[in-house]
Amino acid sequence: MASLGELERAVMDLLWAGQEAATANTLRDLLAQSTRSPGDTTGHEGKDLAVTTVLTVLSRLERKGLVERERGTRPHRYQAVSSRADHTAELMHEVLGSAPDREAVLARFIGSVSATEAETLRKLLGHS
Amino acid sequence: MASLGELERAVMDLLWAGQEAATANTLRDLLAQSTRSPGDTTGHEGKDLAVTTVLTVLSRLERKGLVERERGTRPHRYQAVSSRADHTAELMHEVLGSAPDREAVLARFIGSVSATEAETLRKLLGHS
DNA sequence: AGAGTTTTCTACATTGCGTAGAACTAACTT
DNA sequence: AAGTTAGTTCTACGCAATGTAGAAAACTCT
Repeated sequence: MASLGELERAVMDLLWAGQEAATANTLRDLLAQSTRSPGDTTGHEGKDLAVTTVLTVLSRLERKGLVERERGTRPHRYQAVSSRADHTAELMHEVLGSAPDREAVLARFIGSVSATEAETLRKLLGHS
Repeated sequence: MASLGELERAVMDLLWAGQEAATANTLRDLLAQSTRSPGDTTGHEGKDLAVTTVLTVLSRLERKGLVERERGTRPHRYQAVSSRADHTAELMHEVLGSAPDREAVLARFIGSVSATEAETLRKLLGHS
């Protein structure tokens, strides 16, 4: 269970970007902006979604376990359950685990990693 | 563009497992077996799919670029375009690339890798 | 040409996602 | 406390992907 739709993804990106828990309305506004070109006074081009739409998406994300909400406060506040890095790493593990020959997969994976990333990995793994 | 359905996945697994290019009928039979419990003479439980179903799935996989077919021979023969390891590694890269903070992702990823795998990775990366 | 085999076309059900109105609920005002 | 307002849940629709397969077309063999 992994893939996100376009809008779901956009919402998660916002939640991951801001550290504070956000309300549906805030997110709705941010979504409107993020799609609008910089200096676009003309009006739209920015996805002006209905708040209910954002709420629906948030509910689905909650069901998927990606988002958590504070039900106490009235405008519920939503936040990502785990950081984007954590979530992405988890996904990578999921993908890796989907193959029986993990070693082979890792070999290919490393094979096509950039030099910079290889360096990062070496550091992370510590000296051999 | 990545995710596969359950059946699509099952077919790919078969293609990846066998090195020979297979025909739709062969795959149909293999699919029937793979779902049947070992020693199940009772009859079904094994997905007895219509060949057309398998063909449809194969076409879709071909459209997705995962499968290649020899059109020359009459029962067309199908095979995976790339090995499972290659494909999986590619997917991992795709996932990794979906985040702006790749370094951070790699850090988390490495953090939750098994000792054995860490060792494999060190070897693959060579000494620093 | 006819029969059998294989492939393509067409189609339908189900599910996930984008999208939002309608209805319900909690909060704010006076 | 009743009315108004803001926020949340329900219900629903359209579209695309997927599982599934019959009908029709194309190919092969004799």
